[in-house]
Amino acid sequence: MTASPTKDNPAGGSASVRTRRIREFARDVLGHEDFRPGQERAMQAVVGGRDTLAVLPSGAGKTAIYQVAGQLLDGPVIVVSPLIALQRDQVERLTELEDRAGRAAQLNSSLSAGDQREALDGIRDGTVRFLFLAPEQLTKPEVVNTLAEAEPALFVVDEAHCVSAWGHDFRPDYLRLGGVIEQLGHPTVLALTATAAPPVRAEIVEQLGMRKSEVVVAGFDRPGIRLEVDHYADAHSKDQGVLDRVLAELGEGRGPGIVYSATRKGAEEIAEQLAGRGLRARHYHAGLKKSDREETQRAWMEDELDVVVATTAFGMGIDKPDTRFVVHAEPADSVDSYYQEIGRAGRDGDPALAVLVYRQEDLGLRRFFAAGAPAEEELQQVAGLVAAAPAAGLADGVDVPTLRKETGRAATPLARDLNLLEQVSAVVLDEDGAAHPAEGAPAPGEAAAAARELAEHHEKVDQSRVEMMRGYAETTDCRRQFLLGYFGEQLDEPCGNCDNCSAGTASEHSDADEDTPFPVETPVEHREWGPGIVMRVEDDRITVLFEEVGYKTLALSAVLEQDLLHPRG
DNA sequence: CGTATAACGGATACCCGTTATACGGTGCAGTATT
Repeated sequence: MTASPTKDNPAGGSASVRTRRIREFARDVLGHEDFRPGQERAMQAVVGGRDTLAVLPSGAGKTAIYQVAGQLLDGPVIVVSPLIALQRDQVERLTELEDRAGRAAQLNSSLSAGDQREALDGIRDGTVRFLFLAPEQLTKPEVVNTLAEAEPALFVVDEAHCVSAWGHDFRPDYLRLGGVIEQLGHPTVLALTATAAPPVRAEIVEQLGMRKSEVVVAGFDRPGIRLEVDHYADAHSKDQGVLDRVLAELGEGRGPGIVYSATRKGAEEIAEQLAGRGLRARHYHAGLKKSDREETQRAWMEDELDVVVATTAFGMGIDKPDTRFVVHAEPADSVDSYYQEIGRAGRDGDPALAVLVYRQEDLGLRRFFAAGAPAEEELQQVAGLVAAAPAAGLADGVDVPTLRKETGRAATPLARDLNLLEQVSAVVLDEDGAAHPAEGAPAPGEAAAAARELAEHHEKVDQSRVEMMRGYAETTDCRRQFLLGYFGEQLDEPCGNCDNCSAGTASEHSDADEDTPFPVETPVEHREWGPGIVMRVEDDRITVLFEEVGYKTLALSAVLEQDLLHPRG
């Protein structure tokens, strides 16, 4: 590196020098002749020292963005990745390029203590250029301190939608990454994901504490995937419908494919039925032994299966470009998840099919999972126990096992309660997961009310995401226009490659766009629901994404007659 | 929220309808046990 790096211009040199060096490096080292859409822009932003959120499809070379940055920036690159299997894959890929890109290491519980120490030593002495770890590793002071001393140049959050999808209850350490980034002296942040609607993007930026962030969105449309929804009224005929769909596709020689089921039991039953009809079918979910999961994955990748029937456990990190269809036996919990799941089909660019086999009642399970804001009394009890801990002589704070004894509740809800109380600054969690009263903590009653309000907000937004999934299933308009609109991208003409386009119900909406008082992307204000953004306009209704309550679809007539919405800003 | 199974209970003739209850998804890490 020639020009002297500075904080605002870490790689040194002007933007045009940067452009030249990025291109040279990408061509000479990575063998890239052309950039994928958005890729170079994201590289530019990152190498220029800007916090960047890149929403780019799988296979668009997200890895290359931080490889280039790792070469042109001064300091190690930390990559937070949700699955150990993904970390391992990435390390293997980078190791093939080691001489040119620098050494890569992983840090997680699958390694021996000695190997873990070696990875940290590599960071200390500067020989490890890329370190891959799960967010849970960053709760250990030793790890954070070592990284801080090494002054990382770049902090990458891969599969960044996990921040929003898993952070709130499942893997709360995702919510603590923002604090970790500060402890590391706020290196440049790069958040990467293939699928994130506007509210998910906003949450990623906020939770990670990204500053003046650059958001790069590209390549959302997947015109090669045909979109269909089959409607059923009763459970039995729906089950039959799933089987028929899969049998028809494979009967026509279009395979292999994935069937998604909402439950483990469903996945097992469908797989059994398909196997009974002579197909090479296996089920996959998180309740299976690790060795069975690995074996099914291997068989899938090596073309030994016609179909895998799975829960959402099957997907991340599994890249089989010639997947020809994805059939859903139940709707996903959000359009975000649905788009991610069907996006696993047709990555080779050949035609593929996404079918949602839909029954309204099946949304019930998704609503159930989206519910579950804890009662205020429960939160108050937990807050009270934590607040009383110092006086009760519990200098080490209150941990979940203690709370289980005191309250008789299960571990998972208690962990969720503590996370909520932490977010409203009532408790502080130490590295052992024990809770202490925060400095200047509100009284338990106040803390519980604030935590309850926060949980209700999440619940409303999650429920509204389920409603949008229903909207997709039940729309008679072009499904691709619906999907892309949901992600804030407009498709001007109906796609011609979905069931509604084929049936002729997807009419042209050229007038709607011009006549509506609230065009797409208009910032609006609702008397009750506060500020929002218009996401979608149809002939007789509009869908608005509200900051507080999530997605709402309003009848245009009611909006106009009752004067419900006003432009804002 | 919806479904599957168990338990119940009343009236009847060996069973049928109602009500109660349990369950449902994703992975890290660290500890105990072979």
